[in-house]
Amino acid sequence: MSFSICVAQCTDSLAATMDDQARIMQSIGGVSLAGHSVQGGMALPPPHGHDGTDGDGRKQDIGDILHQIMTITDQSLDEAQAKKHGLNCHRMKPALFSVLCEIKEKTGLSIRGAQEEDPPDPQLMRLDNMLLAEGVAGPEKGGGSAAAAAAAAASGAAGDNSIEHSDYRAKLTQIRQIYHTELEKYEQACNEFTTHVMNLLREQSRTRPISPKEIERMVGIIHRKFSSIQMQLKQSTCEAVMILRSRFLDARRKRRNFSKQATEILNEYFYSHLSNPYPSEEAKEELAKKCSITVSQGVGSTITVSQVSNWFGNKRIRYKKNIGKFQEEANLYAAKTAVNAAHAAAAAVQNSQANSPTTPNSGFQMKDEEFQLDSAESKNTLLTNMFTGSSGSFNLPNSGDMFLSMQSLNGDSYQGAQVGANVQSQVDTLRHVISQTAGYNDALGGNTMYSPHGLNANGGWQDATTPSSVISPTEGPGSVHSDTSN
DNA sequence: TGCTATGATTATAA
DNA sequence: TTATAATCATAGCA
Repeated sequence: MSFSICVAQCTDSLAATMDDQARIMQSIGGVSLAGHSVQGGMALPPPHGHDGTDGDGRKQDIGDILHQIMTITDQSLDEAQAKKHGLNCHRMKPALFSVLCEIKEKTGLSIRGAQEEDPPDPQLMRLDNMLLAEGVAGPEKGGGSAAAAAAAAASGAAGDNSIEHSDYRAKLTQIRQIYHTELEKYEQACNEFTTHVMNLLREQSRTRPISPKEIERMVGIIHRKFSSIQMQLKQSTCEAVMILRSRFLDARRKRRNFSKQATEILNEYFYSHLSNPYPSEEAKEELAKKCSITVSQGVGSTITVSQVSNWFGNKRIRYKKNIGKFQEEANLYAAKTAVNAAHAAAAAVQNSQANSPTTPNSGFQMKDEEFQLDSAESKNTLLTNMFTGSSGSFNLPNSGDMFLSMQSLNGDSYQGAQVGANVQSQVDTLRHVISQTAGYNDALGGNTMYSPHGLNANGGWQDATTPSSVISPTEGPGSVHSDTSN
């Protein structure tokens, strides 16, 4: 709202107030004073040269003065000035003035007194609180960083989010600046206008009864008018903040799918901890780190701990809702887990053989990249051969690389059902091999294949304990933490 | 363009 | 505080 509108509003109020005063004066001139009994019990002091008994003469005097006052506005400026001067010098003027002031106070204030002590506007309070909470009003603490931080924390702000966060803060700071500039303008205008009106009233008080209290009241009216304008400013500012916030949230809502590798890692963990798919904070961090590394190589973004939590939350609920749908996926990952564990075990066997002086290790020369197979059948055959010792010689990748190389086994041609059957036989073979390796007797256990055993009859997960580590079966002996070990 | 998958958000309960 | 359940909104695919 512009200053001119504000002035217009204030002028309207002023005019209304002046009308009131005129009406009061009319009533005073026409009724109250005419009968010499002034309301409120205030009697006129005896004018100079009168003994106080000449009632008709005094009435005439007062009537004359009032008439002159009332008609002063109808006269030309010069005429009015002359009249004004004459009135000011009239012998009864001070007495009349004080009486009129008192009457005005008693009538005007009694009517308006109650209105002046308005309770604080709840809407204004709401607006103030909101502006304070958003960091727009009050002392500057980073321009609503608290709100932004809270919003960002909810989404696990990092990477792209931090950019949006700073953008949000910058825009909020802009709003804050505009708000304060406007507020200052309004305050300045309010002060100017108040001074102007006060001067005007003081000037007018020479010719009409205006008491200091009335001036105060007028100032109060002006301030209220201006604060209503301020409320509009606050409302607009709040709206702007709300819009900014919603846009910020919309931006955060924009999602991007995780990379395939990241999803694989998360699924790997989920299905290997099917009886208790609740990663600990450390596990989440480790998973996030693992996924970040994988993703940053491909996409350039990172996955945060919160996103890992979101992922597991979504996964749990969706898995529970539709176990059948996830069966194939579960088989796939169970197979993968089994194969990875087998790799680890085989590596251990290899190491033990290599370390044994009676078992010479020769001919393990095949590189990881050479472990490329086209069909599930050949994979399984090779796996069988690998661990039964009939495949000839090739080296096994170390446990760290093993997982990546194993991912190639999850190609589209690698059907879950088939995997289920094939891998079970592999597992049996592996168990035999592994049983010969000290320390890994129960690395695979009996639950390698997927079954919806993770859920109990109540729909809850069987094992309530949170795994202490994220270490997956692909990482060797740590696989004892996995579901497959249960 | 419609459908499904999926990451994010919100309300609620424990 | 964390998990769940419902929901939203968008990506990706046929």
